[in-house]
Amino acid sequence: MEKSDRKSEILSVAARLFRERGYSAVSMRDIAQEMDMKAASLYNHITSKQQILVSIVIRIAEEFTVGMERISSSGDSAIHQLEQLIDLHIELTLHDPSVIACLNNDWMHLTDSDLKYFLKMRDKYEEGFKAILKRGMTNGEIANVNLEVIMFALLSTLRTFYLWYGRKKLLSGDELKVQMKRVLLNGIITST
Amino acid sequence: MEKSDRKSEILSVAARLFRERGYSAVSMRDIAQEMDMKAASLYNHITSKQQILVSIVIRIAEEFTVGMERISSSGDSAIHQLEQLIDLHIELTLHDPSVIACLNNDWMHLTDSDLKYFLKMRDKYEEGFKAILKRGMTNGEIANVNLEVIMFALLSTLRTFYLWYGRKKLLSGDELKVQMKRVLLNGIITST
DNA sequence: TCTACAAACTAACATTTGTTAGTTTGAGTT
DNA sequence: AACTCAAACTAACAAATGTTAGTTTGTAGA
Repeated sequence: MEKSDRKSEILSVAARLFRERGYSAVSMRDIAQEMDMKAASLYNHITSKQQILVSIVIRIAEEFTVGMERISSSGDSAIHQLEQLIDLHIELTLHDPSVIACLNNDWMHLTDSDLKYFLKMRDKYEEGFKAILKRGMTNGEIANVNLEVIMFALLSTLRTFYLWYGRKKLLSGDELKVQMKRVLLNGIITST
Repeated sequence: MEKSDRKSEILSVAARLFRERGYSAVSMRDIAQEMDMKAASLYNHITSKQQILVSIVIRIAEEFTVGMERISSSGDSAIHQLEQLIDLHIELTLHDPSVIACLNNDWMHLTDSDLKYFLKMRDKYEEGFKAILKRGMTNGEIANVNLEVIMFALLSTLRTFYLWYGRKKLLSGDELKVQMKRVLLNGIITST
């Protein structure tokens, strides 16, 4: 669903299968079959199964990293920055849910320097998130609840959104963003 | 971490490894090594790798099913029922995080009737959840936002709590419950 | 028509996988 | 001392795995 060259097709098919069964449960022969070819032929386009995973996971992780840098360096209010982060997650999820699933579930199969690089990015992302929350708390925009708990609640929802998108097709992308912000930021209990 | 017989030990070790690497990436030899025995010896206690997974996943799924039945058949207010559900998730997670991880990540490797049974329970759980939310909305306890979005936000957070518990040991179990309810139900933005 | 080359193929490889069969061990009971 | 039995073992299996080597095919440019 990207460039039409063969390598991108493989990455796309692989991501779909990884999402359904997990990285370890998908064989090169599975991927090949789905592309109507033999497993050995895949190696004309990619160098290893491991590299398929790296291409998928690192690429999307970098997109989140770039997004966080852009948003947190803007001068906007903390709440508005959170809203932009919600948009970022929703947009990337709608664009390719399978890739987000790999990011969530298969990063653990990265090895050595790739794993290290990924974890560095993840840490940085969460640090950026916490910095925004902290600023919002000190200037009174955000309620004074445990910071880790707030971040955990927000990120859990945003990261596993791929599991839910598609169950209610009723909502358009934009409508989803609106509802999500309402639930995540304003809460659930009726404000009387 | 349950009964001290050998079979329970195997289930416990397996759950831990499944959590770290995923069901497919863990071999019988891995499990055996962790128990200081040979793979073949495991079969004195269990009948197959698949059955290990079934034992872990179905057991905990049934615990959630029972919990939902208990809570939703009480006459409490919708908000109070939601609070009890939050407690249920936190308690089961603290009791054995690895088992919760398997429930979340490895259910897809169940087969045939086990998978069917699991999906039936999951559906029923979510129906129970929605019924509570709907009641809370019609009697004004809960804000009138898209019902699926609310459930998704709550369940995402509760289900992936196992990923976060342990990063902030500062909070006790009870303190965690309080903070979680505050964030999930009252929201994040300062109520002025 | 000849050449070049990407992209498919067949065949094979060494490992790893879940599992079975048959055997040994060792502690408790008769 | 003989017996029982759970629980470990060794050895082996067929199947599946990721990957490589070498070969064929089809198309585009000279």
